[in-house]
Amino acid sequence: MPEILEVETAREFLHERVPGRRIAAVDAPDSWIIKGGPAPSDVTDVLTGTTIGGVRRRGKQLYLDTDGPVLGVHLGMSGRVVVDGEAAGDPLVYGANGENPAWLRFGVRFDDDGGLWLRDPRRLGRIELDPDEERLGPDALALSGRELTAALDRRSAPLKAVLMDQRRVAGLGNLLVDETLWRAALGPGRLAGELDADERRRLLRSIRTTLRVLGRRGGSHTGDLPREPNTVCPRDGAPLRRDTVAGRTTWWCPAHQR
DNA sequence: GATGACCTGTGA
DNA sequence: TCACAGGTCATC
Repeated sequence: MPEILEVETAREFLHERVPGRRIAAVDAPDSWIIKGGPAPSDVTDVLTGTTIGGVRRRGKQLYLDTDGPVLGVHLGMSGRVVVDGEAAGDPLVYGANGENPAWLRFGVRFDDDGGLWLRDPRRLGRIELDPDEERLGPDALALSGRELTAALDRRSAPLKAVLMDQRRVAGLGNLLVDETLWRAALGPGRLAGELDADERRRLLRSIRTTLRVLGRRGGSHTGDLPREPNTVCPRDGAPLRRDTVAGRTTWWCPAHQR
């Protein structure tokens, strides 16, 4: 369920705790979570004995550099990282936050007796070795106007679909896109390629503001746009709409989002 | 592109 | 019991 803000929190959390630590053992009780081919025993073989270097992030994807392969960690819908028994960030608003040991899908134990785990009740997260880093577009937290224009250019898809497409812009998910479009006063169904220069500027400013403000507040769920039935737009009091756009539940205000 | 599928937990 | 959930993927 994490979007870019939660994943960045996880990156900072890991950055403070894991670089320089040596992997003494790997626990991969759930082979489902390991994507891209390797069996748990392969992952164990190549990671054991390596030392963690930097912790990077692009969009919602985490990369842990080692002196062996890059360890890719994706939190999916319900994943959190746990280091030495402590979970990163605040509890997920809709997610399960319990301690069921079966939810620890993958872990590495350090030779100092600590460890790093992916805790993922819904099993939609993923562990990968040497993930393809080119499959993601520019990171939303560092998005330039030129990059946004390129992402939107000549796309006939709904604006929301393009912003959710991780190959075009990496990091924005359902909640952040709704909040961003609401703040930018742009309708989610607008065709991406038809935005004029002024609208693109508004969108870029809104992406930056939304990420900054919600980041400061504590996450993707702290937006001002309500996501429940029978609510009105906080900006103009008009009834909000709930539609499906790009396959996802979409809340928006038809009165001011055009 | 939209759609359904993946998997499981939560709350109505 | 059912609808729904902040992500991604294969398939039409």
